[in-house]
Amino acid sequence: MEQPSTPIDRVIVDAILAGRIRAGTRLGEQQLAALFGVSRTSVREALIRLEARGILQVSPRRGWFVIEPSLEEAQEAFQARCAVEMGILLAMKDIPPETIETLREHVRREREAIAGDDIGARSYLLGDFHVCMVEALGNRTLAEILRDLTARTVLISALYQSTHDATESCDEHERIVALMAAGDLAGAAALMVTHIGHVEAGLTRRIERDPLLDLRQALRLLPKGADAKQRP
Amino acid sequence: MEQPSTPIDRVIVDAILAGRIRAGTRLGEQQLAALFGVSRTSVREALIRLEARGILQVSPRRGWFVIEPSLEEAQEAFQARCAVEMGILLAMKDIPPETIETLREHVRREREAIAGDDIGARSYLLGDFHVCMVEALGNRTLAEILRDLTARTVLISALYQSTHDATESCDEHERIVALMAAGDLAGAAALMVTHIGHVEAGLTRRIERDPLLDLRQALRLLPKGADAKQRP
DNA sequence: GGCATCAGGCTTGCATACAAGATTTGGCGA
DNA sequence: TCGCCAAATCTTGTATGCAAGCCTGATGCC
Repeated sequence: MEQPSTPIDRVIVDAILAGRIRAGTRLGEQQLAALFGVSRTSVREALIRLEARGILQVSPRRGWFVIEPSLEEAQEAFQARCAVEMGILLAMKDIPPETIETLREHVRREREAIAGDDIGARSYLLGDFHVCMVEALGNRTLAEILRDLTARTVLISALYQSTHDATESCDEHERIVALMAAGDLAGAAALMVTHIGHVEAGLTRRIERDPLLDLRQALRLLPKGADAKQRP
Repeated sequence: MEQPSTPIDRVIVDAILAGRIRAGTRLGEQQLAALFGVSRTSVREALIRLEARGILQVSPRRGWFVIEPSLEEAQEAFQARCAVEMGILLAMKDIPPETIETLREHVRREREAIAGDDIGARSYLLGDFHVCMVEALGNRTLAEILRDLTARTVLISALYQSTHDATESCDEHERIVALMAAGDLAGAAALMVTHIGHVEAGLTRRIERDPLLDLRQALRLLPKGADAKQRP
């Protein structure tokens, strides 16, 4: 595949991966054109690309929106990730040593991000581990596919209330790398499936996004029924 | 994902899947615009989508071309297909009975196409079996991914000299379905990997596409070194 | 003859203009 | 005060125009 990916694409995808843009967000052509200082045409091309990658969807004459996966689509995305990652692990004969080192380094950065308080970097790195793994295993094609699937699962995670801890995920990543280093690919694959299952299981009930949230915050209003005394 | 996929996309992808368009073919914007009776803008959007799907690539100010996978990319594509299909089979708990029937019907159509002489339909159906399988297993997301990967491998197959017979492929499809029907998913997955391996192994040496082929045929000239007496 | 140079045509890249539809807003009447 | 209808506004969809770069072919020079 191709990397040139105009800046606009990257910026949007990165923002999604870091959790700065949530599912359902509207992305206006005019708006983005002004922000990037280009014409609507270029913006539109980027949006079309992202639509083809299953990250955005367009509602005719209404606007472009970040996808809001249904429960069914969410399950498909997780299953797809499971299949891809298990598949690549089982299909590998042996693992190049530098792959292990790359992944260990990645886990190290995850720990740093968790220790710090950059929620964006943390979210990004935890998702990127899987992309990184497949790429380090030598298959860029699958890595690209996984990147888009990851974007989808990140959006899903933000839609649901997650009980899965970042530290837990990081620990599991570390154990997966350890199994790979030991040459136990079947074990690594199995743990990977379990790991993704954990993340998926952590998504309990859907959070209905309050469409008035931004306005409410701007006006310093609390949702109906909230205790006013809780306000700082 | 979305199906609306403007006609232009579908027509081009179908043509590739049926082997009517080969790797390296140039697709001019103006040319397509005239053919479809729309402006360059719409054509361009379709081409951009196909580029994002890894089927086309654009050479700045030179034109749009159907991808010509390198040996490395070819291997990645086959490995990706292996991983995805093995992964989904191993991830399934049980197979809905109607899935089996759908696939049996598909194999039946493959046999018909092989008996007939519609090379395009034959090529299309043999590739579509895999997409069909994943979709019948209930994962449209993965099916979409697989469709694009299949397009890539079809292009690759046309670039290489294939020794793998259509009948052989169809037989293997039938055996895979039989294993699935028997509930032996691990066996089906293993056979699937073997099957894809067969197809990949069938691609022996690269056929260097002769850029002068059309002209040569028009002029009734033979490649240098060929025995002139062999000409019909 | 061989080679460098340059003009012309053809391609995509990008911006703009206008058309069509959806949404919101404002006004009117019951 | 509520409901309904129409205009105004804002959105994307599509076409067109011009700029910029690549390739071809001709020309002139060595």
